[in-house]
Amino acid sequence: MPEPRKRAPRGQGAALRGEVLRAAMDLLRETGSEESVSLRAVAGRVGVSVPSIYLHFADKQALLGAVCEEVFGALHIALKEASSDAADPFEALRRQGVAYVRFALANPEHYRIVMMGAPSDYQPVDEIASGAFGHLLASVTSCVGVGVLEGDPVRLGMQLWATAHGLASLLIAKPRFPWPPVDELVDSTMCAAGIGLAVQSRLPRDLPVGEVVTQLEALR
Amino acid sequence: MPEPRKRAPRGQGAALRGEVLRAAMDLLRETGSEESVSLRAVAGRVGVSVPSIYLHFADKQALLGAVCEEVFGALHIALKEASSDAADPFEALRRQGVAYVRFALANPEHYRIVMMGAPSDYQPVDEIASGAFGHLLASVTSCVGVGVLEGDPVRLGMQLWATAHGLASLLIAKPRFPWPPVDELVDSTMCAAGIGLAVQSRLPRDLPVGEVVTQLEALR
DNA sequence: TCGCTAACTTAGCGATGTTCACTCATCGCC
DNA sequence: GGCGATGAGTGAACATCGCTAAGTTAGCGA
Repeated sequence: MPEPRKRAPRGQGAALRGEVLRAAMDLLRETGSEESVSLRAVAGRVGVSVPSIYLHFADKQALLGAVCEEVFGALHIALKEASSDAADPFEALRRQGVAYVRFALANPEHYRIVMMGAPSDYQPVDEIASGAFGHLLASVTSCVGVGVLEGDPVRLGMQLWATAHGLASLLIAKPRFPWPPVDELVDSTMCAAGIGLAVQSRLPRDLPVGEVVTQLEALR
Repeated sequence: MPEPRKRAPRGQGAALRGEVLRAAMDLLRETGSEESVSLRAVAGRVGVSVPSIYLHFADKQALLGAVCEEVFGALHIALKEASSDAADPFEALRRQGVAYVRFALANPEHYRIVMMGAPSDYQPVDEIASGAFGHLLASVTSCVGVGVLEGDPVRLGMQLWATAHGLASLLIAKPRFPWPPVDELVDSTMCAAGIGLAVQSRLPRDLPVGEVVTQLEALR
């Protein structure tokens, strides 16, 4: 597969950036593993020499970061849609959880790089993560606004984020585990987490759960 | 630092295995990063040539797996203690969650390899993970036994595991995030998750959370 | 037509995991 | 005491990786 790429005209050097980015995206998606996206493979696919990549990306991490930034745009859209489709803020949270995990499973290697990688000094990756958290935070704040949840929205958001991320990352890292159907698992787990937080803040500190349960049984 | 290691006597070839394992453990803990544990560094520390490592470990992955297996022994102990110290099964769950995350934060690189790494064909790593899940599962089963939780223990365990793992892996992957104090965060999150699951199973399917909340307010 | 500079390449460095053929030292045995 | 077998451990090399310094080519403005 000879790729006789032609040198870009005078002012269009930046065109190569796009081609490299696309090649890296395709390669990451095809191989499904970060380590098999080598600069040589990317360069070869574009039809260019390896050092040319460095004209537009500081290093491999920056390239992968740019790829992830691109792909995570879809997550932003999905989270936005999820919350706008919902009837109330709590349902928005549930839907966002499902959308979040769906995205992670649809882009496992990107999710791994951004959310499960070693903490790096390459900040954009952290910013991508913060962006996702921001969406969740908005829904949590709405829940607090309408009185479903009580307390610090940031803290509540972290707790719910951890729940969604926990499911996503476990599903990605342990695919051989006998998981039940994903969507339903995520939806009910997010729902349970939300209920738990809602109930917890309304209970006396350290009330035995047994009492909660007996009172609930009475309501049945 | 010359390490003039002497050749092992006739039957004691396996002694090298222990030395390599220990060196790799120390190196991983000191450097705190998997990729800087190179076979050359390990061999150099032991005072042996690189190929000697292959006499006892199939490849680098196997060596790291063995290291993690060793270290995760401490998690087994911690989870066991956590549940035996607890007054009731539900508290056991909470304590196990805290112990789980504490272990992860104390051994972040090991936790990353076992729980956040690419799904590999090196099964021992999956078995280590399953072992941790097993402890949680036992406590969940107890909770079901005493009636605090209802439903399939495996499924409930997965949900709670995801919660604990979500916190642990987020704390490891995003250390710059402004997390609140960890122990309290984990304890209350695990508690909320447990409460949520307990409540959820006792509610009519898809009852609006608003109603739950108003009923709870009435109880206050 | 010439020169400047943007666009890109060639060649190579150091490091990594891994393999193969090899040496060397020790042990049991005559 | 010598000796052969065998287990313990090496040396040298391969392929690949990220990355860099120095060089080359091609097109536009003057």
